[in-house]
Amino acid sequence: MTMNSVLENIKQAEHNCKEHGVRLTSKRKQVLSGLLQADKALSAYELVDQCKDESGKTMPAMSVYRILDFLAEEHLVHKLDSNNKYVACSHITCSHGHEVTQFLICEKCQRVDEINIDPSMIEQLQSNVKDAGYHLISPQLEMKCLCETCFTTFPHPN
Amino acid sequence: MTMNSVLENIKQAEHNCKEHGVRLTSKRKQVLSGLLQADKALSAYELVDQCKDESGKTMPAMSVYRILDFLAEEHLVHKLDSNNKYVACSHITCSHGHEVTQFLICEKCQRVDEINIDPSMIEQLQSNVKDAGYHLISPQLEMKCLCETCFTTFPHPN
DNA sequence: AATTGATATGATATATTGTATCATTAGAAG
DNA sequence: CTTCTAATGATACAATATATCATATCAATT
Repeated sequence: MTMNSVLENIKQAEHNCKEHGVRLTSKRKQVLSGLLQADKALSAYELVDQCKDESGKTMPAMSVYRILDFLAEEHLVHKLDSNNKYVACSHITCSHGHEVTQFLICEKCQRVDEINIDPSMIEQLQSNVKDAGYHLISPQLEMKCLCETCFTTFPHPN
Repeated sequence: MTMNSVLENIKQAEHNCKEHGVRLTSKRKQVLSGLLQADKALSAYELVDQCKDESGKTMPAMSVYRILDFLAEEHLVHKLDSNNKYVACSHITCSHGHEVTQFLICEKCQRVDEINIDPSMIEQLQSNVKDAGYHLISPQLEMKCLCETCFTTFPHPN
């Protein structure tokens, strides 16, 4: 992501936080900015390294985890369970609801696309859940993929 | 799951393995049986404990991980990324393909239901992936839920 | 500006999950 | 029975994550 886009995202994030009565501190900006620049999913410890590289100062892992939790609550980043990594929300600058989200995750390069799901499909998924006697609490679909580049570059199964 | 059902599953698993030219050893049976009896998702280390409780002998964590990998390759267990736990496949005794599988996971009690997805929905998911320029390599949908019991028993968000 | 209370961050320890590697044992095949 | 391979054990360690207590920062009020 270009530096301009990063700044635009940060600005919007700041605005969103203000609206929610919470603060986007400089450390939080630093972590979010790191994720936005990376343009892929990073682990908490990769973010520790990146913060060190960018600022020269060591950010404790504990702080990174706390900040990631905060950013996730603000819907500014998402945690991907598939690979225990974190990715910036790709809808910060567009006004967006937070319905069921579908992530396409490249297993090789950690590139992530966050795509929309057809509302009728969401309904069907929801009704499957309900029919089975469950209550959905975190609707996040993660699909383990290869992106086009990695698919053509690397040998792959089948 | 009743002891009878467990045994029936083990028997079928043994048969499947034989067909694939691999061995369902006694340790592997022990781990699979542990998962079948538990009737919920367990972590690798919970399985270590359970094996200790059942047999008195300590099974090294390393062995449990290897065995879980083996069982997963044989489609006898599934790894749930959502919570880093493992669950017995609920379709061992029915002849089953391994298309897209949908798991409903109770975040409180780790109960898991493995339900079928409508083929048309699978197609649509697949085509979403393809349209975004990705290649699906592991189609497993995990939905974080509360089961009916936990939903009514515990206070819940919203 | 100083006080205070709440929020955020640092520091440290430790828990949890998972892998690498080399040694040993058990099974199957001749 | 030997021999080869697959499976398991033992040990060390890496990677991910949380608990807890101390300190610093911010912001509202005096």
